[in-house]
Amino acid sequence: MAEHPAHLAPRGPRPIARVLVDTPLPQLDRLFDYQIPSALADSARPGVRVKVPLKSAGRVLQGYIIEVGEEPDPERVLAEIDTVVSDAVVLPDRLYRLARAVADRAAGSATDVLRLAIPRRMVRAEKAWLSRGGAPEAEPVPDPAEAMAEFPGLAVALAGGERIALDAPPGITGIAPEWARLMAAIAADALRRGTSAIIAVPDHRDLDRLIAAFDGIVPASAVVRLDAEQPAQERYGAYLRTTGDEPCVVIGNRSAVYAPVADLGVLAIWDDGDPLFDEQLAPYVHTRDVALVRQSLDGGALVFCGHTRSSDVERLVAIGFAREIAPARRRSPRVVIAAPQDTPNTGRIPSAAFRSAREALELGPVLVQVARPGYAPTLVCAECRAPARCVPCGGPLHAPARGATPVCGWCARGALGWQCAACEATSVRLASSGSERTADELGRAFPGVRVIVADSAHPVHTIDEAPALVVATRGAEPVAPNGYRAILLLDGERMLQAPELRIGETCLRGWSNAAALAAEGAVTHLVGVTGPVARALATWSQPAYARNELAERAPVKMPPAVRVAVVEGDAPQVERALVRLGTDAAGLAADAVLGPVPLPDASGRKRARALVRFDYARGAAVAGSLRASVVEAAVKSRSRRTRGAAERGRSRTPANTLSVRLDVADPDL
DNA sequence: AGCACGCCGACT
DNA sequence: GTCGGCGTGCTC
Repeated sequence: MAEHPAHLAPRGPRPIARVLVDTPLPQLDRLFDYQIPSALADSARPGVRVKVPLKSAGRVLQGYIIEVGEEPDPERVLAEIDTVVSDAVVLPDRLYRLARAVADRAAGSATDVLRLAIPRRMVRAEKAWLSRGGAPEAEPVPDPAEAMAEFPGLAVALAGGERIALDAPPGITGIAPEWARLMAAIAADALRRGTSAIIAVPDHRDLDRLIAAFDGIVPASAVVRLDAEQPAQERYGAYLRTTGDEPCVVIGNRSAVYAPVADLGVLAIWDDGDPLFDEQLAPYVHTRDVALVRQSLDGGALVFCGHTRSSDVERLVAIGFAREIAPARRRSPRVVIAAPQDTPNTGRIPSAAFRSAREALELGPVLVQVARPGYAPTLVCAECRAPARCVPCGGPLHAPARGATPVCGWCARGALGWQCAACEATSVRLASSGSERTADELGRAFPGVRVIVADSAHPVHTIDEAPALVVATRGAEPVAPNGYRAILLLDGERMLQAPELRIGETCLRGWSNAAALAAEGAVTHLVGVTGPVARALATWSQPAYARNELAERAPVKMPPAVRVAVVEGDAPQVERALVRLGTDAAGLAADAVLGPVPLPDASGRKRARALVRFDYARGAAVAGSLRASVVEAAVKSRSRRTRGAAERGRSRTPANTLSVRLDVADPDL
């Protein structure tokens, strides 16, 4: 008889638990079977946290029981569950299935996804949850039909569990923007059907606006706030409540899409183009993609609502996967395109806009939106100032040194004999690096006026209705009660020059969101910008702009027309992954792979990065292949690990020698 | 990650 | 002839 370590012993038929172990190692991203000792027979239920030995007694890891069953093979050697951490069911099966599906889509680990979804355990909040009494009687929810009547077909589409691209109305009543009232009505509609709603917004300022709009529409007792800025106890308590059976309205930032409510009536994302929805932790899955996966698993309606439409959502509309719904009565802010040349003695503000602002300042606050300081210097066409792009692959050009031949950031080709795609000029120049403009400058233009500065360093949430010049960076605009009396959008030309794939979308989004803060009839001046983005803002036709964007991305194979994966790590590992991909994902286009390009190697090892462009139909094959490469690289990376242990104390090297990231929004890293 | 198993140089 | 090096593999 083979001998077994003390903690492993074959027994007869016995109850077992299948456990997901909480470890970052990709090769352990699967379920492990453990025997349930009789002492834990009652508490070892699916969804609870446990501690289990792995590979040896004494080494216990955290994990979750995913399911329980019986082991038929009496000879099979199994370890026992060490501890059931608590009785709280923190991982309902539906959340595990979501995490598994999201991880598979992104070539990542379910555990990594769950780390985003489940807050850290807080014992006090957990005890309070476990000893809670019966559910309080649900408050009546007013019928939101009137609020939704403005949107033909919305109520029916929500009840039918459709996917909806919803064009938000601009404007603001009191301190609640119209979009927030619309979201409140959608949440109320779900509650009235006895289901839960999740509303995800980019940041906590939007959250505050949403809460303000809930007044009189969604009962406060039904609202569960779930965001990263909450105290840990409160957050954990809120999370536990979303695991319960009572219908609720979960509002929060990007992790709210994971809230495991039992019966999801609607999942709504406000302003999905906001970069805050781009998850920065592995496996880097965008909130929009999580929402799509979740809706496919759990059903319910899915709503993408914004003043602008992201090219990604437009793609869903274009392929018939989502339906667009717009207000029957079109409302649009008054937008004036102001030429920059028309600036005789008012600095960077055109005279018409200057006059408009001065008059508006008699009535109330005026918003001045300025660029964020410090855009990185990049190369633009010397003639037409369009961002300089690599002719063969369309990547952004960078200047390695002053006067040196520009080099493509994607394919590393030198851009000798470059010619501008827009105007055929042959020389590039450094774009202005963005001098920091100050509120002082504007204060001097409007002497005697109160100036309020709002940026990410000095956030201002709300202001009063008294006259003031509010200077804000894009995205940091406070809400003015009943709207601004005039809005000036400055630095537009410079913002549009940023070398980002989605810069047009980004600018249109920022300007549209600002213009939506205007009072009824107030004018928004867009200064110094012409072209399609300016036209889209002036005509308030953001969906049409998104349509054009999407059409332009297809021929150059840019997201979201295709999906783009970044493969990065030890150069040989990257090569191996690309070879494997060639056999696993048959039919990838010949030009699917860009690179690999060598990366600046910090630790002496040769590192490289490649981009893989693939269509949506091949997503599963590509993700599966890349995942297999990641696992292989993690298992084979002996030398690095032992060396790391030898020189311990130094900066911690990344655990994996190969990392992949699917669905980068903009490959211009 | 940890930890065990396994096959080649200095040692009692 | 044995102790132990760390290369290789597995984790239920």
